[in-house]
Amino acid sequence: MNLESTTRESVAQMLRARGVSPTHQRIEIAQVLFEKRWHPSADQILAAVNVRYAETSKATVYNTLNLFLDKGLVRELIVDPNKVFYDSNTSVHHHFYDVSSGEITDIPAAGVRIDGLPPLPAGMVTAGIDIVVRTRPGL
Amino acid sequence: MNLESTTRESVAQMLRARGVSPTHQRIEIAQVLFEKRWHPSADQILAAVNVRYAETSKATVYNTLNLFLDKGLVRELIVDPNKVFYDSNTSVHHHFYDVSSGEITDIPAAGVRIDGLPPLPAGMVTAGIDIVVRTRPGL
DNA sequence: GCAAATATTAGACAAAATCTAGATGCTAAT
DNA sequence: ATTAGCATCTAGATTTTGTCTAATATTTGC
Repeated sequence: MNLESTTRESVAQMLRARGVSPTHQRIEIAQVLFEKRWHPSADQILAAVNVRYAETSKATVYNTLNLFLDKGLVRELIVDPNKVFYDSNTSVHHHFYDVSSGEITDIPAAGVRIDGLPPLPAGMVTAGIDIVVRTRPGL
Repeated sequence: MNLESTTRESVAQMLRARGVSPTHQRIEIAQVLFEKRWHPSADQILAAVNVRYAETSKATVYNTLNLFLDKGLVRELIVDPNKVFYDSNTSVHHHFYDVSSGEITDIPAAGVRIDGLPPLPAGMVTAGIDIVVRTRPGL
């Protein structure tokens, strides 16, 4: 996604382009998601949105994230047993996951190739391939 | 792991070999894990162990799974946002995950090759590489 | 502007996993 | 056999993540 120009207006347009009515709360959440490259969990987003005033509820954050997910604006990252992280970078890429600190780093898909996967089970279609390289601090 | 010979005795020996005292409950849980190739969640294991009599508590199942994890007897499978699945196949392999049904299928590592991964972040060591091929029923 | 449709909210609820403190069981030495 | 010491097990409370509900507020189309 475009990381420059995360003004309210440009974000609102991005939402409209995907058929999402740009309400105040949705714009706030989208700005938090897109303003920098990070992989926040739902409660990090909730906290970030309410830094100045408490103006967005937990329910809205979850509703909005699921809506964005549905519209392809963000991607779910299942790497931690406890919580889901959200990735505003929707282009194909993979991740390093530091097991000890919980830090997530992107691996650009360019150049990464997977060979030798067996055919899909009958009647199935690929919904996505995730590679997670789990790391820990070295010896 | 060896899928034949999951008698109480052989399982007890396997536990002892990893420095785990083979208690009644641990043997039951290990048998459930190893007797067939599946990817149960903690509560499926709890249910399976207590089919005949309720004799093992939730706390023990979680304690035991974390102990087995620590001793390298099972592997955690992080593919579902809601729960952790346990994989008694500890050899290197990957997974198909059917998003609609939740079904997990092994992909043997033999023949699968990943090329072009960038170097690890400084001071980091690989703890594991997971490939999850998410699938859904075809069009 | 106004009504209908959509979105937001606080707080209750649900499910997974962990924690706690007491009970139980196992081992070994007497 | 008895008992001390320790590891293990347990029920139930707690924590955390996420969803649901029913009432209120906002947006949108006209």
